[in-house]
Amino acid sequence: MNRRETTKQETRKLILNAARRLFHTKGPERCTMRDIALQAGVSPASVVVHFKSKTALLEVALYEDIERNIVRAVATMPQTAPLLDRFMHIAQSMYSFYDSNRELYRVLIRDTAFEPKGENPYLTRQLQEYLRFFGGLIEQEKVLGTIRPEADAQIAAASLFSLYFSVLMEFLRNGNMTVNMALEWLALSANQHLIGILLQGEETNGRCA
Amino acid sequence: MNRRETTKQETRKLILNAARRLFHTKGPERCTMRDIALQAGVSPASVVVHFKSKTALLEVALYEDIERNIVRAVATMPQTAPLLDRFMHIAQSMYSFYDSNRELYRVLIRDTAFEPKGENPYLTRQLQEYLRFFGGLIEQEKVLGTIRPEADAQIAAASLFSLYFSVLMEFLRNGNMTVNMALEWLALSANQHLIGILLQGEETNGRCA
DNA sequence: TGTACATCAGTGAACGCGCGTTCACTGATGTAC
DNA sequence: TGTACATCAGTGAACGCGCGTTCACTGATGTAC
Repeated sequence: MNRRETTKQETRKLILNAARRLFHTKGPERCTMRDIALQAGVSPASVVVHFKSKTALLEVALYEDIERNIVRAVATMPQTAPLLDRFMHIAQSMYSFYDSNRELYRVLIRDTAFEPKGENPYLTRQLQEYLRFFGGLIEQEKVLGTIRPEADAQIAAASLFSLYFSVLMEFLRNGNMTVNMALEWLALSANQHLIGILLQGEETNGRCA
Repeated sequence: MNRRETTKQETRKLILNAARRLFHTKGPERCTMRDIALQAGVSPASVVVHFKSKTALLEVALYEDIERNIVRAVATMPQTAPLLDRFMHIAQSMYSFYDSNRELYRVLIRDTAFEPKGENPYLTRQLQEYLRFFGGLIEQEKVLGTIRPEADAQIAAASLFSLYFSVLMEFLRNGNMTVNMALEWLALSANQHLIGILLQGEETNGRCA
């Protein structure tokens, strides 16, 4: 690593720290790229050199915090509890985390969730890794004999994440919804996902148009 | 209805038609409020009088098309087919519809899905009505004996919609994904949702943190 | 080792664009008497 | 029925703001010889 390269990284850090501070305090919609440059003690043009857009900066500035929280949630997860409890433990941790600044994370997710894949490499990769991890947990449950062996673990992981994400969307756009309300709703749908809704013994021909 | 009131509605229609045309041809990000005003033969200020923001205009301009497609999908739904087939029939219709202009609907959904509830009254109401309708279908299936009577139909409807919506998100942000790929994925997760993933006979205690 | 040149991160100012907002105004329509 | 006034949809122009982009420039750092 060059001297040139190290100073470049230092500038980047300065910008990221200033951005994190301002995003958290003023909110991402009420602070400008110029505010961040000023706060970082750097030229506005320099911010653009490092991050091609405000959204890109937002993603990079926040994804590490999210990552930290995921790691913590996974670390404190009850190892022997049923799958649903472990799933809900992580959901509880994440919802509480987002609850600390709902407006901020609402904007982050809105601005990243619908962009073409290449636009949010950090969050995209983070999600993929988490889905793989959670799929692994489900595979383990097959070995333990609590999950049907024919079930597709990756599909199941993605489905449970879909339920988690839908509730999160509702949570972020509805200020009256508390963390506990979100968790209750999620628990109901996740539980029903695990046990299914078809009457037992019913034939399931997966045919469709 | 006054003469004054009727002319007001005419102006509104002029704006909406111009907006629909431009949104579809140029895309919502490449046409301005002034473009729309010009196309409608109306003053730019007048557009703002009728619609408080570009997003609000986008919502009103497009929701009727969506509504029309939902109605058509429901009308052509095979009445006697299994629940999953009927669900997939509607999904197929909607995905194909969105496929006709992915970029346009990606922007519409991005800009509405994460706004506070009051900001998109039309789409919010549309979704609620559809969820109620689909919940009703599931209730019917209980009567027919294909769905467990203890299952919660509203939760099930919301869950299936979550799966549908997640795949739609992926579909809209990933240009390489075809309608059929989206449908295959959805069929797998929806089917698994119906039958559940727990090993039969497994106790399901819904406890969670 | 020294010199001469190339590279490139960062600068500060300026510009164009789109959106939302404001403003004083017009003129047709509605209403009170 | 007529007159005098009030209401209000629509106008056109202007403004402020934030973002992204461009530009010529500086000066420290790296590199070729």
